Amino acid sequence: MPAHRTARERARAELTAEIKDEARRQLADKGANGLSLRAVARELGMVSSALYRYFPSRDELLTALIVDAYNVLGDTLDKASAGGGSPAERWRAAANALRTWAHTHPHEYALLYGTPVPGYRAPHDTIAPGGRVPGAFLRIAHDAWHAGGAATDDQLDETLRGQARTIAEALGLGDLPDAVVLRAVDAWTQLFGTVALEFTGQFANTLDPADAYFARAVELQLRTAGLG
Amino acid sequence: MPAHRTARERARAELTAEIKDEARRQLADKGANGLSLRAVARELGMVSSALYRYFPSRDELLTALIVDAYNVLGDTLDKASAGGGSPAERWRAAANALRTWAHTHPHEYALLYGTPVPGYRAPHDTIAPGGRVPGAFLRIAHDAWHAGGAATDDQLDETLRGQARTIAEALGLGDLPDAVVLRAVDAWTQLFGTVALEFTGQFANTLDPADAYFARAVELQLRTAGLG
DNA sequence: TCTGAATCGAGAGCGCTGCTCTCGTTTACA
DNA sequence: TGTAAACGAGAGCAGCGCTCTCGATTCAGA
Repeated sequence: MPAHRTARERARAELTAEIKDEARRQLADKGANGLSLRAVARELGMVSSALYRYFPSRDELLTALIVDAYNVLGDTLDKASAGGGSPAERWRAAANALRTWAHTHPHEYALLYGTPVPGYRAPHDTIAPGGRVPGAFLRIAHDAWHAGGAATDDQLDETLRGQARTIAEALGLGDLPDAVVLRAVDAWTQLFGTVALEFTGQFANTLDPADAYFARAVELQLRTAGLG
Repeated sequence: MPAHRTARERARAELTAEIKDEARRQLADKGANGLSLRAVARELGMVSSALYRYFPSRDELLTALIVDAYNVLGDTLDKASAGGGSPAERWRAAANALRTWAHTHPHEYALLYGTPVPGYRAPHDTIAPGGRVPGAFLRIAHDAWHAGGAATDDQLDETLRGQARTIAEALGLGDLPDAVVLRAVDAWTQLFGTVALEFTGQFANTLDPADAYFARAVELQLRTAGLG
């Protein structure tokens, strides 16, 4: 945050932050569907139309919240996986952190990974911060490969190779072999699937509570990613 | 559908179906968020309050649509996996059918597997039809085990064993060993994770288009489920 | 230091929503 | 045939996102 030249700029930055804070509070409380611009304005003691000086629409406010949430989740995973230990330990820690975050921030999680409403979501601003989440896991795989570099010789289609390169380079892990990237992605999809299924209630009456199954799933991810 | 005794009952059943049809049309068009009771009523040439004689609330209408969508998807998967061929071939067919359905029915898919809004979703009526989807895949694993019964001796926690039993029995596959059930569930979570990530746009700029990666993921599922 | 332009908050208003309540009519059943 | 239940129409309530206008404040250049 740079120092703001004029009082007006400072006030604007502060109010923008306050709006987001209040919106985040209501999001956590009522969910994205229950987030109302008028209610936010009311709580801040202003009139609803004034809010449009700061966010041009409800969707733009939500997009800002999405970006923030991705970053908070990204920080959480970075911190969880930064602790020492083997790559396997770090993956376990990050995976559990993801699941815990989803449980403690259900509405935020739903905002990030729930109803996509094709066409709406994925304004460009969200793609980069959204990539931090799988990125945290790929980075663990990267460190593991650097340390113990197991040889891999998967047969890979050209399309996949190219996509693996794109992923690795976007994360600054350009030296990671395609096969290792893809195996880590495989493990990430497993992790995501487990969390998403539990979270959307698909485990109700069967795998619920899912602690035991989640632990099992994480071990499978480790084998998939070659961290076992 | 039993024959209806009175004209009123017949009319009620017909109108209920017409409401659901129109609602389904709007859902497919505008998404769950854009589904409006008033618009449905308008399209049907009735006044909005009359609609409440048939569905007590918007959520109840959505729940009815959810149940229907689960059943349609369940039928689709059953049909896809009913074709002959090896278990592996059937799993591939069903997995592709799931992905295709998600692409051709994005709003329905989002309704089933998108934002859960903790507390709202999972009214009891949706649990059973929702189970048909993983059920279709577990059934393939069941048939494969019956045919070629590979021995499995995974070490399993008591909780997991119990949950595996619950799952198997709910699907009428009580003879399936716990380890086989859980491996099939593992594969299902992988499949679900892949579809969900692609669908929520998390593959944007990386694995998009995801056809090649999806094919790879399905092969991994086969190995996980022991159908390889 | 003064002035024109940009920025701001307040307020009224539009069209939409889910939902409730009342009222006159139609249908079903005893 | 009469009573009760079921029904559709209509008015209305409170809320929503968003737009537009208007007077006040603040900023920047002459």
